[in-house]
Amino acid sequence: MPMNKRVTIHDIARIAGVSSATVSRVLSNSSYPVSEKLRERIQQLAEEHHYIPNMIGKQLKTDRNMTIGVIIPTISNPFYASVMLGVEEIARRRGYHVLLCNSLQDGKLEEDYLQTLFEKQVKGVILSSISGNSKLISRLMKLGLQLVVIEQQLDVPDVLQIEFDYSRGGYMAASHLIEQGHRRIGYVTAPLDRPSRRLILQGFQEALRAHGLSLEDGCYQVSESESPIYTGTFEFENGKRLTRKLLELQEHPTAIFACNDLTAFGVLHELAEHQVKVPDAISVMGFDNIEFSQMVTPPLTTIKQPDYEMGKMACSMLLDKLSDVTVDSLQVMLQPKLVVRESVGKRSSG
Amino acid sequence: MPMNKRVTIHDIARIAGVSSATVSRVLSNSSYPVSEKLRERIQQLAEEHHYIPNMIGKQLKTDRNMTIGVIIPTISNPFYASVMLGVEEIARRRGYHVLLCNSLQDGKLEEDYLQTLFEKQVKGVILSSISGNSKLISRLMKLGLQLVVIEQQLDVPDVLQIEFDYSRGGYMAASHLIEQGHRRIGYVTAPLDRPSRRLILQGFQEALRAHGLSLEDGCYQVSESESPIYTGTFEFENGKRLTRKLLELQEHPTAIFACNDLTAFGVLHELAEHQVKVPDAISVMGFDNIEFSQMVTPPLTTIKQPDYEMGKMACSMLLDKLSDVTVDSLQVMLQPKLVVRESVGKRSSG
DNA sequence: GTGAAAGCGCTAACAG
DNA sequence: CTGTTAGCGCTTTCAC
Repeated sequence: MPMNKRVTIHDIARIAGVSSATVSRVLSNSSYPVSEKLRERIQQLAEEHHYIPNMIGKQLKTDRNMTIGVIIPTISNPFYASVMLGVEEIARRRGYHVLLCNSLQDGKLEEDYLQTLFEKQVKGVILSSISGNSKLISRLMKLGLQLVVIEQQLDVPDVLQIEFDYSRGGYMAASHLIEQGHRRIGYVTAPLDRPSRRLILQGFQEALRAHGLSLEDGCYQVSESESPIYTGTFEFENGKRLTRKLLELQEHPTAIFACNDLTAFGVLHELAEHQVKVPDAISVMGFDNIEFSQMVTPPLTTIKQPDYEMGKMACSMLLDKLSDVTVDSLQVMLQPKLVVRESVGKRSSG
Repeated sequence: MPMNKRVTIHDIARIAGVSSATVSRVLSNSSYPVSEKLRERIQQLAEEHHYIPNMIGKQLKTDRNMTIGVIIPTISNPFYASVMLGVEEIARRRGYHVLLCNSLQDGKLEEDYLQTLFEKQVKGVILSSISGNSKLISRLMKLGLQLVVIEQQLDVPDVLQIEFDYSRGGYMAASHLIEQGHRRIGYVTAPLDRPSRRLILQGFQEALRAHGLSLEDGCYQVSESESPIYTGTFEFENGKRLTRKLLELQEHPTAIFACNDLTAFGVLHELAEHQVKVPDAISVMGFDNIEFSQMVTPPLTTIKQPDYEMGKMACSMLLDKLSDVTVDSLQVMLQPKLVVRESVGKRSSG
């Protein structure tokens, strides 16, 4: 395998009979003055010899790094896939690359990634935290790391946050179900180990209370396994399992709300297996509005969390901060939206 | 914002009263001999002062880079999300990071990424090519870049390939449908711009021919838009649109095969909208076996393409090659598997 | 306008 | 065993 030698600015300099400083100035688009004809000649030579800049050299010198990191639970969750797509869109436009790290809900892994990213001189990270180790985070931030957190709050000064009004989302979901005449409502959720999950439940219950209702006995179902090993189908299986429990109840709920769409798919699936018609017999509602929620039958009524936009926003804020653009505020709060499709039906009488 | 200075091996050296060479030797786990007590003292000091190695410095010196790149059409396709997860799993275990690049089916973007990855001194890339610009690729490979290609072949020496027997997969799909008594079969596909798509069709037709059948008039439906702008729902919408055409036929097919699961979801969805029962009236079959194919109703019968394993394999081969482990063969061919679920039914009489 | 030289953080001959 | 030195590819003062 004949491996060609890479050409550096010194090679170009030698060939052109100038100093490498000059070559650097033209090839790095420096604003420093270089005579027009020299500039052209160097550019020409660079082209001819297929000069490819070595960013490592540049980085070491300038201490600027054009890659950011993203740490999320798992890319196999379409919600995060969408966030990631938004992040990359902005990153690409601004000349950045993005390192993807799946923490698999493992706090240890998350910290390892944070550390190794920093070792690679990554200056900005977008994080959907699970461990929230604020000692490590604070230390790294003191050393210049910029952090934007999505999906939860982190009690560390200077972190940027893209927040989402989960509690309002939960409130909206319950309100919609109540409006459609439902009184006995089932609630199915993954473990409440993330603030977002707790907030949704909170908002949901608030809406019930406002209408003189509450989650009746057995209607609230939470996954028993505290820290699920993160397989791709955990949420789905969880939805199925908890729905089974709901169906064992003496009196079924007339509607079931799931903490996210993936879980709602499990609900839908289990109901279909039991020949329960949706929405005729039981209505189902999800949360997130991932792309697939429009693809299932019946199409899922859900609460939209703007995943793609969150990704774009997170990345914009991060890159602004990294380029010392003044960011107006450290927090942004995004709002939920009700997406009505066909999985929720009207219930005439209680 | 008080930004602490980062501590380098020289700082540690000064504090310990030794040379930075010695510090480097212990902190980089060099096999070079250093007396035990000196070693311990340096390690202690490094810990106390929160020494964090600067990989950029190391990289520049050693010309070894612990990050690889992955270029795929879009992470919003769960198939690629799964591949990515497999890649990262292996990468992480071996101390690598992975840069994710979504080419969005855009050949220009793909080349840009290849180039900029190389500028960042990335030595290995996993590629699901669309453009297949072999000039660029050859040039980069001559400069030492290692490439593993999935989902298609690339006519460039030394590229590693993870292949999949698409044509056999197509053959298996058709065979299954025929076995279940179907004779008039609809075929729905995205544009045949990728070899994989052409191979599936080829295998499918071969099986039909082997049974004295063929795709009848109007039963073969391919997306008109040659190069779809890659939105996340393209495949789904495509499945819907083409199914509508199939339903306009004088005589419906009794089964519909889709080139991938996403498209099959569109088929399922459109049929449901038209009150066509699956599989009673029409059977549906997909390709890929993405996780969601088990979540739709009815659960989708499909051909499994081992996405996660492909990712792991691709990454293993790549890292082996990068560490000069001798790779036994440049190609690996993976085999399809039939996954029977509930979307295909028996048809008693033709 | 252009060049010489120092140095980013690290490793690896080479000397001792 | 430990230290001195050079240099990876690049940018950036500082001279001229």
